[in-house]
Order: sequence, then structure tokens, then C-alpha cells
Amino acid sequence: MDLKDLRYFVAVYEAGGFSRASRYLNTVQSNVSARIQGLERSLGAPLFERQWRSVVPTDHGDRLYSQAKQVIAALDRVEEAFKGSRTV
Amino acid sequence: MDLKDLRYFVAVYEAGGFSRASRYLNTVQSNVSARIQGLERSLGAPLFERQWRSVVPTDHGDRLYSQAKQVIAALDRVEEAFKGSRTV
DNA sequence: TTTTTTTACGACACACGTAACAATG
DNA sequence: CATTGTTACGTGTGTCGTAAAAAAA
Repeated sequence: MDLKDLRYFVAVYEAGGFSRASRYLNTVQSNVSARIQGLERSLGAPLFERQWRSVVPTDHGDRLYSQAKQVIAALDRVEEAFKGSRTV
Repeated sequence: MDLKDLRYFVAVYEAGGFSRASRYLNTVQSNVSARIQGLERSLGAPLFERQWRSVVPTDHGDRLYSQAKQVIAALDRVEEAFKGSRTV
């Protein structure tokens, strides 16, 4: 599992759709679709149910969301801690 | 910053050397070296001082270590939570 | 027709392993 | 000579964006 996968997943979850998420992520729908599919495959569980104009998270998706936020928050803290210590 | 970077960093930190870390990571020294260099470049701070037969962490390295462990632990919890829920 | 997700495809970048090098004991 | 870290290099995987297809109102 990759961190970018989690960031893409969170974007889709919060945006409620792949195309909206792709705009937040500054990329195209196809990449978001591919990454989410790969994440679902690697986790072995569907994360969203694709419906007309609404992407609803599965139970797995809901559980992943809260955990993914924690991981991303932890990583953002790391990066934040190194802001301003540019010595190389 | 990539998660694999953090895993490589932790391995070097705990192994106390690049070649020992490469064995834990099932890869070669050159990859470990390149990844640590990339991580140092992206963070803008040196993480290790390379000395003869001893790789000692800098202060930045020490700080990164405790945080990296938290991030990795958080991610491992996510993956653990999905073990056994293989429905796809 | 408009908005969506998926699939196919070509191009490029990155990460890998092999191998050679420099340095230290 | 043995071991370590770095650098150079060729190969292949993967990720990207473009473009086309399919579905729904």
C-alpha cells in the first residue's frame, strides 16, 4: 500500500466522486479510478459502490477513511517538523 | 515522501548500516543508499553521518526515527485491519 | 447532450539489480 | 583482502495524460 493511494482514497471519499476528486488532486479521472481499483485489489475489499452520480463508501471504505486520516496526519506532522530545517 | 523511504530509513537506523539494512530489506546497498539520499534531499536535512563501519544518526535522524515509527505503525494497523476481509 | 466511470494506449520517469569504484581496517 | 558506502548504467515496471467507450438522466 502506498501513501498516494491513501491520499487518493481520502480525496474520493471527501469529494464524493472520482472526477471531483481528480480536480482536487490535480490529475485526471482515469488515474484516480486506476489507483482506487488497485487499492481495492490489494486490500481485497471494495471501498466504494459506484452508482449514478454518487459514489457511496462501503463499510470497508468507512473504516479505511478514519484510519487513513490518521496515517496521513502522522505523515504530515513529520513533514511539518522538517519545514525550516533546510540544511542540505 | 514515500512510505518505502521511511521503511528504508528505519531499517538503516536500526541496523546501524546500509549493507545490514539492505539484507533486512531484501535488496541491495545501492538502493538503500539512493533512497536515503533522496529522503535527505526531500527533507532538506542530513539524516546520517557516514563514518567508517558506523552510520550514526544526526539529530534530524533521531527525530525522524520516532515519528517514522508512528507512521509505519499506523499504516500497519490499517493493513492488519483488512486481513481476513478478502471479499474481492 | 452532459456528466460520470472505465478501459486502452503510448510515453516517460523511477526504482530495481549488476557491476565497478574508493575508502578503511 | 574483506567490508562498507557511492556512483554509473541498462532494464523493466508503473504512473501519467490523452482519448475513446459505456452508462444514466
